[in-house]
Amino acid sequence: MTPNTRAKTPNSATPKAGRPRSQVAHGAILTATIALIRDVGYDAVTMEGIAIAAGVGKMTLYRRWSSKELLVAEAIALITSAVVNPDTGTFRGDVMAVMRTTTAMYRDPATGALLSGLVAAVARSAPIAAAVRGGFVATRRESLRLVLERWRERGVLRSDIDVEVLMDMLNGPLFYRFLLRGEPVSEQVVTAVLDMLLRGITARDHDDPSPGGNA
Amino acid sequence: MTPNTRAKTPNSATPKAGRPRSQVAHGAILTATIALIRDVGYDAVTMEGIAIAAGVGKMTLYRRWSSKELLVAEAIALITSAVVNPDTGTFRGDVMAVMRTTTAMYRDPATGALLSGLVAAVARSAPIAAAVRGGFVATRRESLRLVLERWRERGVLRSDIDVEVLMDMLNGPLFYRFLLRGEPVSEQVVTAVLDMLLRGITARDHDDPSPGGNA
DNA sequence: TAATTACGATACACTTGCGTATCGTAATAG
DNA sequence: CTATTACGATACGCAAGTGTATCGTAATTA
Repeated sequence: MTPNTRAKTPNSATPKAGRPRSQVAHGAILTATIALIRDVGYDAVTMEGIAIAAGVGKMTLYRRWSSKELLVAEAIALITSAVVNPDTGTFRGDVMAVMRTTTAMYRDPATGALLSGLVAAVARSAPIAAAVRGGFVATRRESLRLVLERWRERGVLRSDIDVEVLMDMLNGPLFYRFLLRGEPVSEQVVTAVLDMLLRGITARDHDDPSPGGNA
Repeated sequence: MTPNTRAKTPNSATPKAGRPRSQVAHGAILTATIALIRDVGYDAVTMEGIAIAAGVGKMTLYRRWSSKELLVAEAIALITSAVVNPDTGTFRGDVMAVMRTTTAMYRDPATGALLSGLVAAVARSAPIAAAVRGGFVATRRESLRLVLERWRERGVLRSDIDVEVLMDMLNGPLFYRFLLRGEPVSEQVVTAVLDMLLRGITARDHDDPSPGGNA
């Protein structure tokens, strides 16, 4: 039960006197923090709860992180998803494959609740905002970027498209739908989103309505 | 200072005995609640703060709303924007006109902070979620819907387009950009979003990459 | 072995804010 | 005028939760 405490490299940087800090405890704390955010929801996570779940004293938390905010931020930064790089043979297929990993998150009640809590935290804490953006937002975008750049090089995606904005156009509607509208993010919606981007929304005979930018 | 208390219609529905509830106080409370959400931020709004700002006793609040959640929800439901119906002569112009009223909100620091707080609350309170969705989200969408339906009837917007999803595609990327990515919502971004929808993102010679739905 | 530092556990000070209770007073109905 | 209800004000009970203090113990260096 008690985590094995001898973990530090003996001849590390500074061989100070006294009992070394347990790296096992360090990992257990971060793991417990992530698990609690998922299980009980972001708002219900407390320092005492983390300590108990990690099998650790509360003081051990404060010895390493000066505040709950910083501990949670570090834990959140570890929540990343693997970068995928699907190759189905079609632009549509590749993009859909990446989008599916994102929409799965919206559909899973546990992960959806997690996301809601995180977004709330993002709006209130700079360290947490940085952790969320640099963490799983960044890794998810990376997957999408790989696919988009590849199909741009293949000449399917127009070369003048701003990939950053295009990623916002793929992710944003689903995020908005889930969080602000409370509507389901079904497969059909994803398909509709992609269709509009691929085909455009105008009728054939109205393909170019003042392209410059009529105020 | 003391709000004039005699305001109730004399021969109202039920002419009960005793001093009637002040409708002036009712309005002052809701107004103060909205003002506080804007000024000090959603999280910092307290029942005591509302009472003081409205020049009212705290008990007067609880006599009308059984909890803070319900009071705030009712106040938020009153935050609506006027439905606009621009007619610039072009599809692009009309849509841009509506979008500008939304992006102005993201660019104003005060309103932006207000929105962040509300989204956080939406994720945690069903009554507040209902108020936000039925309130200013709905009114903003109404403006967009008017424009989109009109240009659909004029044959510019393709008739098979799902207007609800299209509205998500116009609003979502900006919302996502503002809230989750923390990136500015500039005029260029809005233009880029609209351009992609109008022209599509594919190169001319790749206009129809497996339109049915490959995998 | 002695000094030092971390450990888990637990008690506690402190803050915050919701919701209740209770003043004496004001407005309304009969 | 009397009963009744709302009023503004204020004190208070209560629950949460952060961060600190302190305990005896464990691990490590010299």
